[in-house]
Amino acid sequence: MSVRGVGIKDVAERAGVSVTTVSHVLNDNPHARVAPETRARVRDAAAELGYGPNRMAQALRTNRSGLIGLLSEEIATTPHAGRIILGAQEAARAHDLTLVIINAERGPDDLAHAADVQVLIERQVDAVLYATMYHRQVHAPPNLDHVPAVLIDATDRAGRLPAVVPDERGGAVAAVTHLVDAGHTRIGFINNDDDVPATHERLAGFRETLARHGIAVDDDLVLQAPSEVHTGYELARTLLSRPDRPTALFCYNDRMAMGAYRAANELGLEVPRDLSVVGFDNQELIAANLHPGLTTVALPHYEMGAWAVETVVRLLEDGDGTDHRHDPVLLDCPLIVRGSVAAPPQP
Amino acid sequence: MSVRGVGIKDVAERAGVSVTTVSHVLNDNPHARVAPETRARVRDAAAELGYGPNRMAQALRTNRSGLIGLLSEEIATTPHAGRIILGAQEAARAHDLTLVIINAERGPDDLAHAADVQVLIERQVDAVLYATMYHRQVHAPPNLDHVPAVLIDATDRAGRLPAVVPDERGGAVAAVTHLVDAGHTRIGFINNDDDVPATHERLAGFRETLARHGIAVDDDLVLQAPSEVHTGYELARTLLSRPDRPTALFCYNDRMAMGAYRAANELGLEVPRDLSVVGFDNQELIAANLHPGLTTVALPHYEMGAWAVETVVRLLEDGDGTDHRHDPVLLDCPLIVRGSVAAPPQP
DNA sequence: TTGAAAGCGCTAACAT
DNA sequence: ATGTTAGCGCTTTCAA
Repeated sequence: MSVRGVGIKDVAERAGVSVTTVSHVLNDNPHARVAPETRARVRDAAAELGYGPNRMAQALRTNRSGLIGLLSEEIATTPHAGRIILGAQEAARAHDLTLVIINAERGPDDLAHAADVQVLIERQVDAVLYATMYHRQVHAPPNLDHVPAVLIDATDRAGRLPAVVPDERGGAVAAVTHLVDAGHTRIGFINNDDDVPATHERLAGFRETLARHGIAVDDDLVLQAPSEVHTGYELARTLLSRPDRPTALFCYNDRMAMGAYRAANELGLEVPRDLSVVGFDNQELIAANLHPGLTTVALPHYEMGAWAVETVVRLLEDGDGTDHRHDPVLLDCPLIVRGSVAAPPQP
Repeated sequence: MSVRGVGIKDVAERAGVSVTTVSHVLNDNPHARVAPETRARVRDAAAELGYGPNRMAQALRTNRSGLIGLLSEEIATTPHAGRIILGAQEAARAHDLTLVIINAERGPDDLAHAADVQVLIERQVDAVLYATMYHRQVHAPPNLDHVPAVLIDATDRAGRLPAVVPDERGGAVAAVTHLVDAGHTRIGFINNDDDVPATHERLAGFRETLARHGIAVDDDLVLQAPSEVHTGYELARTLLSRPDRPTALFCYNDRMAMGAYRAANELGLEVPRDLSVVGFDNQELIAANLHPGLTTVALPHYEMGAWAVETVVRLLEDGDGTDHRHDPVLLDCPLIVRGSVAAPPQP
């Protein structure tokens, strides 16, 4: 029996047909011709009984559980995972799929996640989504080969799995263009120093934009350090203490921007009157609550989650479920304008 | 077949026994006496084959899906949901249960969630966890009566469902006691003005603690407004502009505390030298990144998530799955000491 | 246009 | 101590 004890048999009985017929009409089976009138009778009976199929029985029979596994690192540490989950959940629901979630400790070794993948596989998930905490390259667990899978916010070093990541460079271009459009020509970049895609791509976007506008890149204005609030503070102090200080700062993330705010404040510089700042990440808690609100670049976490389930749905529908060698898909990082950018101060 | 096509039959064949025996030993069925030697043979065969049971088949047969549904409001808006999910997920995993998540829009009407609950029920979840975005009283959807259910961060107005909520009052007591212990006697309270449990309970904890230490409550020092950064700023300015300004501020949440920091800064007051501040919520992004770090009270989201699954597990094991009329369980809100509290300045 | 029946992989009476 | 077997609720040939 399914919900509240009503099964397909009850519907059949009530409609005066066989379970076969009920199954056919409720699943819109294209192979079966059922008289419109019978069809209606079945539908009514099902509705009256509040019938819903037992998904476990369906799954057993069809070998499709309707479950999508989402393996996410460090679900609770950042709000990012929440947005991925939300995007995936809503897309899943639209396809009558259910999301099952499992948290993976971020260990020294990507392979450690193989056990987590296994748990999902044993649960008979139809596909697995593998989401990392921040954009990076991974060695996908080998057992991901046995099931349709897509990477979220990560690319597979071996290039076997479909993957979706943020367009870091495009986001940086948007940020810096915004600054240039406001009239800035001396723009500092407070970058991360990890060897991750975001570090390199955002720097590339920074350089590219300046070059495109004929602005020479002053390498003294590009500093890097681990991306924390206090390093953002320190780097900003360094930059802003220069006689030829930049009039704008592009920060690797909102946390570093938060540090930059404090540095400016201590130096008697008011944002955005004396200094323009743009961040990256759009962490609402920081960006919206800083004073003035921080103009920043949003990471497309929701969209990546949604894209991932759309992709596995496609994989599941056509093809054998295994997709062969894609380039990672880049999703837009839109600029979120708040109040931290203005024209540079008159000298 | 289950994982990679190996089924119980294969194990039976390989071990030279019947499927019954395999089932018995793999499930440690207490009713069945199996020779230790046979037992070992079965275990080995299963291991060699990499056998794992098909959970769908098991579910169909036992009428237990091993799925726990978590219905969470606004998964992505706060980091809180993430911690609930994590707590629930880890507890679930410890019991070999899987968490399926669905996001519920927060509508005008709690009853709107009935449809979401229905989705979960149709998925044959063994129980549902219903988590709200912030501590409040709800009208639980009526279909929650048809399945073991527990409320997280919410209490049922009708009192039918087990519920777990933070000990708001205890948290406030811890916060204010910390301030009093540091030597403060003029303590301001910047409160929320919503009619929610946290507002009332934290105020009660504030009053209770002062009373316990023989400190008269100056009602002029208790202000309320919607709990936002800018109202925190405004209320703090008001309080700190008084000639007999408080030497410490207890803030309804970290966001308001963030506003208080700015007010202090503008007034030339240094935290904690001139002003001590304690917040509530322990939103890492804010509390850990403010300068100095904000001493605050943590909400037990992880613990509530874990408690909820432990509770449904108990409900599922003994009893018919329906539990009758409990008082909500209160979970501890521990004080997180950072750097925003010191002794009051010498006059 | 509809129905009978086999069987998905597993558990649990009931036999032996 | 171990095996036989009847389903769990559903989909899907195949037959009528």
